[in-house]
Amino acid sequence: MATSPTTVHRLIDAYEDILLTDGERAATLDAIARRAGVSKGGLTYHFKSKDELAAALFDRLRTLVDEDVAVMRADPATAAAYYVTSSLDVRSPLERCNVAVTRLAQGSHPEANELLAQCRTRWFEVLMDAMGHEDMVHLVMLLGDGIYFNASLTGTGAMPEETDPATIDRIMALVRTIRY
Amino acid sequence: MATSPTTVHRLIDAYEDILLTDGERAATLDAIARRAGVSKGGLTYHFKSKDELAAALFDRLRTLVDEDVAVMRADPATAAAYYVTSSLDVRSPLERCNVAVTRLAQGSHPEANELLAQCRTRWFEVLMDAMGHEDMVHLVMLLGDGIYFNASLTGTGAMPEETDPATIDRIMALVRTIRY
DNA sequence: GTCACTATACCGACCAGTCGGTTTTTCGAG
DNA sequence: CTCGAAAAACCGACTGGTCGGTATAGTGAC
Repeated sequence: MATSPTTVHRLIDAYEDILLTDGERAATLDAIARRAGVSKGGLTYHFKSKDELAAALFDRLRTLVDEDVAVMRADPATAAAYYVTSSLDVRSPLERCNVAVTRLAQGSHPEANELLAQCRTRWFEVLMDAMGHEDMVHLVMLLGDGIYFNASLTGTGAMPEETDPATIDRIMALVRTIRY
Repeated sequence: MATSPTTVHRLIDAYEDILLTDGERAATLDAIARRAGVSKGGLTYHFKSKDELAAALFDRLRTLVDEDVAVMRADPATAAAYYVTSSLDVRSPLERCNVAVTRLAQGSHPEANELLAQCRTRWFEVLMDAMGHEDMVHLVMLLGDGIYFNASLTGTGAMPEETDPATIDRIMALVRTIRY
């Protein structure tokens, strides 16, 4: 890419942001350009179509998942706890991107669906290597998904009982008592 | 409502169906009418606006949750297992409606968000009465959400490792070993 | 006659993508 | 260093199409 990284980056940020807070429908080219502080023409200069923008978002997710998986591989002992608790941090680049792509997937975007499936497979593998017990991995991943699902709902509007870190810690303590 | 219940029912079914399989964007008035086997005029005869259709969908969810909560209250001992395993049945009227409303909520539909929050509060209360331990209730609800989240993704396209009932049973067996 | 529609046409708003034009940046020759 | 031209970055009006909603004439059943 010979283009200035800042504007391109800002455009993907804007797309991600609008998908997150207002959903797929609100993510129009005009709205994205406006949020990124450029004109529509400026947007289309960098991304010829909306699909290209989506592709860039997908690339971002791939990179972020690569990093995340590397972190988990570096310390297998805390991988499960890391996976679950990090699902809670809606403000992290990974979670933001993940939720954004999920919004596209739920708009029946085949490529988004496929990408999410790949990411989940990778997380499954690394957790499997770290824990060595398939059912426990499924349990941990379901917990992560549940937290993540809650967060993705709270992100859009108002939700009661927002799951807080302390509760997650206590839940993980309960999970650690499981003998397998 | 003095209108024929079957067509009205079919229209809500069609709306739900399209939301489920193709997302909010695809759920146009034309598409809904077509799937229900009526003309667009037929649709607008029963529902003056799209919001009215959504309101009918919300009413349906409220009714289904009422029934679900009643089932859980009838047998507190199995309430937790029931909650988790029933999340898996994407074909049940409740889960279908729940996913459909979630699609609307993720399009930042305030009313859908509020309704989902109310439903979650009700499930939380009934599980709390049945289990008596807040962290365990959270754990069970997170598992349910995780399953439900997975199902809602697999529903749209292709997803690997589709969580199967046998796995859920084994996971619930693990959960039951937790002493609290 | 009324109810429950069908069929069709239309309107205004909105949206993705195009295009001609303008500004800014880069860079090599003098 | 600086002038000028090309390339990159960006603007905004416009087009073709879609969607929500409205309107209206007509039809078959009760």
